[in-house]
Amino acid sequence: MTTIYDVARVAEVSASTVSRVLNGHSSVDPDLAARVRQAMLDLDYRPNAVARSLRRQRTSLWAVIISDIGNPFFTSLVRGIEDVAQEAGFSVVLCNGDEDPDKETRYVTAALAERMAGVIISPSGPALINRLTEAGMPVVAIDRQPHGVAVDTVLVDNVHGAETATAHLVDGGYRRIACITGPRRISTAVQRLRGYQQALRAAGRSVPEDMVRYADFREDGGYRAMASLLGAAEPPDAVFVTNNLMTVGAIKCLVDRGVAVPARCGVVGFDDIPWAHLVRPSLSTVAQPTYDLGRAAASLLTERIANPAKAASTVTLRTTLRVRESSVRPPGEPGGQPTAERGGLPARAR
Amino acid sequence: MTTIYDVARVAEVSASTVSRVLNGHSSVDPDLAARVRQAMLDLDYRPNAVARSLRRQRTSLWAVIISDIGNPFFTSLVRGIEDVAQEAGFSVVLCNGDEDPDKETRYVTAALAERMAGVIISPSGPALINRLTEAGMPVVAIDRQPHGVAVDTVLVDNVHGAETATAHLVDGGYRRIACITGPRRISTAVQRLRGYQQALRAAGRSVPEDMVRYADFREDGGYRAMASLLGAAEPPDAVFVTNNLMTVGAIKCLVDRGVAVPARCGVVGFDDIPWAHLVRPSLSTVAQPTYDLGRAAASLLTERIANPAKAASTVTLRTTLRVRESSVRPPGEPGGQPTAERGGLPARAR
DNA sequence: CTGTTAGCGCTTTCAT
DNA sequence: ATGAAAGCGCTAACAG
Repeated sequence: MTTIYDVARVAEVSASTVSRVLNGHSSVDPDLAARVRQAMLDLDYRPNAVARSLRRQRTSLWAVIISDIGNPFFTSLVRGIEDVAQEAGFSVVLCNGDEDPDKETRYVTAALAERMAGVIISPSGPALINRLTEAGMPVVAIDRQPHGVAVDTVLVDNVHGAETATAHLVDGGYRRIACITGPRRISTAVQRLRGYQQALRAAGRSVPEDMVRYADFREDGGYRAMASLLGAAEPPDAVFVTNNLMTVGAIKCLVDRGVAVPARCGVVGFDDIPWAHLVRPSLSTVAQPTYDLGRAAASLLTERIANPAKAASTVTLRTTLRVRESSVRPPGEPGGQPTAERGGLPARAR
Repeated sequence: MTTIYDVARVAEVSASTVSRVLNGHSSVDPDLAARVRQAMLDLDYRPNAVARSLRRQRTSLWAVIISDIGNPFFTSLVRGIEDVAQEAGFSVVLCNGDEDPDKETRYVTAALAERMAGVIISPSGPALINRLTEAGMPVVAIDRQPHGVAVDTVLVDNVHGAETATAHLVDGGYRRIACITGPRRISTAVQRLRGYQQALRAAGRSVPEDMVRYADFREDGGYRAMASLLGAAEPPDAVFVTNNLMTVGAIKCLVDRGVAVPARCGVVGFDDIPWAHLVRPSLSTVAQPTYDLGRAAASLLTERIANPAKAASTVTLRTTLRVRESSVRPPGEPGGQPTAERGGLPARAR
């Protein structure tokens, strides 16, 4: 393996000079610099980042620990992170936590052991975040609000997004609107449920507690929750589902049972899915600005690394309701009105 | 930062003993070991993997450089890699090459500089593979066969899979079968096209050269290629698309133009897509054993690391044709036979 | 079984 | 502007 000493010998300078050329911090004589560069080429020299990291006591790697690489939500998020990281001179390594606490723990341990420069994590709980911050690791939480820890966080307006989606179903004339949400311990599940409840109350409806199901944010869970709702004494005529994978499961269940969407049951999901436009009926969703979420998280991490003492902050980004087919009854279908004041044509008439 | 020397001092032993306890290679007195472990806990000691790597001249990190994190093909592939890696004591970091040569180059450089233990890469060309192997890095190529380099490789039977898919369309009575394939420089695109051609010849058909389009393996490219095919003097009544994203694009184009699938145009894609069952019509695909591909690649890498001198080998896994709706005409539809004996109605009439 | 010692390759004072 | 020298934290001979 060629080292800076090999380069130094060939270029007839000292190792320090080679190092200076390599890093460009202090200035060196142009002639010497040229000789050094030539020697590097001749020897096919490759800097050893491990040695550099050991000496400098820091690396230029970020760990991005996401909960499910299979969830398209994370795809463009990662792209947003990468773009900012690159501008700031960091490389991003992705770690697939896979919603598995052991795996997550292993990756956190690795990030700590490898002395990575920072961590962006979509946390399943506060424990790992604490381990990281206590070890002095710069951390940004993304997507989920860890409970009771002061950490930079990037979120979307979950409550508001859920309100909008639910209000849209109300306006569409659906009367018995269910909600399939995620685990109680995950902030997004709680907040999206709250938005659903607030929207119903705001419309003067009562919240039908028997129309709420807690599932696991996975496709299967969404399927089972939907089946359970359909088995109720008084089944729903619409459902708001709080993440993309569960929405897929719910739709599948409806298709399997022959329940027509959106005529007999309207559906709105949180999180877009790719090819939402190809699914029949195409899915109405609350879309998140995933790329910008990634950029925001990366920016926070950059600042945190530059200034470890600064106070933790939370950035909240806005969602967008994308109305497609699954939540809009075709004209002429029977359906009620949002509130009792209005008679006449239903709002969705067309 | 606490080091083994701090631990050694508290445990009243030498640093070597701490190191031995840490690594478990040689044996130490149980009493001393217990004291060391206690001291580690007391001090909240965290081993420094950077220093260890420098000393040992190797790390326990694998870089997995994939061409598109957004392509679901890679999701379970990565899971297969991770599972094997963990058994072998390695951690996997994912690098999103994003079909961008610059990005790929940066990640290869980083893997080299960080002295990672090995690299699994889905290569866009032979150049980067060469850089890696020349630097002595253990490498496994996945999904694509790099041209003219001796490197461990994991592939699927692209030719055979494409033959099966095309033969299925032939058997279904489609008469004018088109093919949308990927860039000529990518082996999978070439091989899948070849399978298509061979299947047609085997069925006694001529290969309609004007029914072949080269696109870019992306959704947009598939859309445009399909549009181009539909604009032909004599449009196709079926199409075989050589990857999942382009299949989505092609279907979208057909939907937009009101071409009924599978009645007026049958579709089979290579690569499964998630939620293929939700798309209407559901997509017939040539499914790859993605998880096993990952496992196979990881096994090859483990062997290569253990024995750098061994000859390079190629593992080929089998694909499975999954027939769903998009390639099967409903009963009662007119449709021809695989060979020309029957005249009568054109296949696409309806 | 345990301790002493010498680096792994690099950066960074500190002199010059 | 350049070089000499120390040391980041750890492991692996080697000697005892």
